[in-house]
Amino acid sequence: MIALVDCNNFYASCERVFNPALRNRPVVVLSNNDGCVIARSAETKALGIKMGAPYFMIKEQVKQHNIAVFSSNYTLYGDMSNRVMKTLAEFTPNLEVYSIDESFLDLGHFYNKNLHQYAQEIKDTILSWTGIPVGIGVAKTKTLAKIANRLAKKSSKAMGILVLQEPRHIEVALKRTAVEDIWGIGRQHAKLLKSHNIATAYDLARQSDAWVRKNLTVVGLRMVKELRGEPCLDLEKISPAKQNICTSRSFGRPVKALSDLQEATALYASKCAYKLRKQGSCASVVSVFITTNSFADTKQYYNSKTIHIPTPTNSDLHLIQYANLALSSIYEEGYIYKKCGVIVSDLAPETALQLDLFDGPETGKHKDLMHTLDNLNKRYGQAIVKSAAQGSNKASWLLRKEHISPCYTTRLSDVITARL
DNA sequence: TCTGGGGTCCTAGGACCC
DNA sequence: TCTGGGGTCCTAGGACCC
Repeated sequence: MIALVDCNNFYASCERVFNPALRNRPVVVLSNNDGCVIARSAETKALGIKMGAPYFMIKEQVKQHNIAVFSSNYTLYGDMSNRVMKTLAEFTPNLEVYSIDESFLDLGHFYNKNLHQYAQEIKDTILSWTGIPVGIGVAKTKTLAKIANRLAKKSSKAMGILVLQEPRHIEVALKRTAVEDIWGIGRQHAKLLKSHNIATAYDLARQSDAWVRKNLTVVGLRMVKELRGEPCLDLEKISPAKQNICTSRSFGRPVKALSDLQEATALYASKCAYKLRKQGSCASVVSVFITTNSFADTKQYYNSKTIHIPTPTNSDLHLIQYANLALSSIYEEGYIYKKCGVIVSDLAPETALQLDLFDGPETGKHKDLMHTLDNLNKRYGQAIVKSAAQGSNKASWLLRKEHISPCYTTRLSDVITARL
């Protein structure tokens, strides 16, 4: 049996843990740049505020209902996530951390009747050790565990825990799950299924393999088999290295000048380099994209450029250099830019590098330099040492974060950086 | 004034090989 | 009258996830 443990309203719950005055107050957490709603407490949901709603369009309700508003604070949420996952790991070593607020746990060796009780123990422990409320769904496959988890949260009787084991219980659960609420069915497939009069998970599970394969590809077929109780998706205990890494942001204000874009590109390139070093990879391809604001009624422009790097690298300095080369080939004057980003791909382990015959001696030195830089930044706070190309911490194009909470759980230097 | 930021996998079609 | 049969690799685009 597999359990899916999912934190309730995760970001909103994190803000609440350290601020008891928020207990019964509606809370929202905003996306980067304070753009739109990405987490809501139960009270906020009850007020009818939708996921993804632009902040500027709900300001009236915020005032009216005294909603507590927070900019996203990923340092805090990341740390709280680690605490939750570490607590879960006490219950079984066989777990897959699926996202910042979800884990699959292998409960294979537990006896049937104790499953509900065991799930209750997990739920209580997470709450008392971390302050985060969770919901737990237990079933034979990941897809069914997802369904159980969703119903556990919806039903007041379930109190956040649902074990799907008896065939008749599974049948009821499938009949109560609309196709668009199945894990793996998005907007397009939901539309297609409905046009064929397939409305619930129960209906879908009864379609023929051939029909599912043809209309939903092999991915859909695996999912349908899981609905029928046949496990097709393994627990991924070790997360595989990423194949692409992207760092992109919207700007805090409209940007016209090449020099601002250069600073932003350098900053994102260095973030990509850091992420590469963290997973022990080097990249041999770097892409840069820039775009205007598609919501604005102004001249639109989007372009991207991909550059192949002669020797795979994870050095800030190399990536900044190539990223800016790419940027200068696509920059056009006269547009108002909203966002840019850097993507590195064609990743390989840094231990298996193919060196370029014509590399100078400085290539090896980059490794030591970056190692030192990472150590300094770890010790004294983010980006205490960096390439001058990245500009200042006070650049006017940086993200807006007007409602940021303190980083309650992490170092002082992070608090300073977050405020900057 | 104001609308996020990351990822993965699959398929179809074209270019190329023998 | 008639124009083979098999592969691989790459890319763009579309679907999905949190």
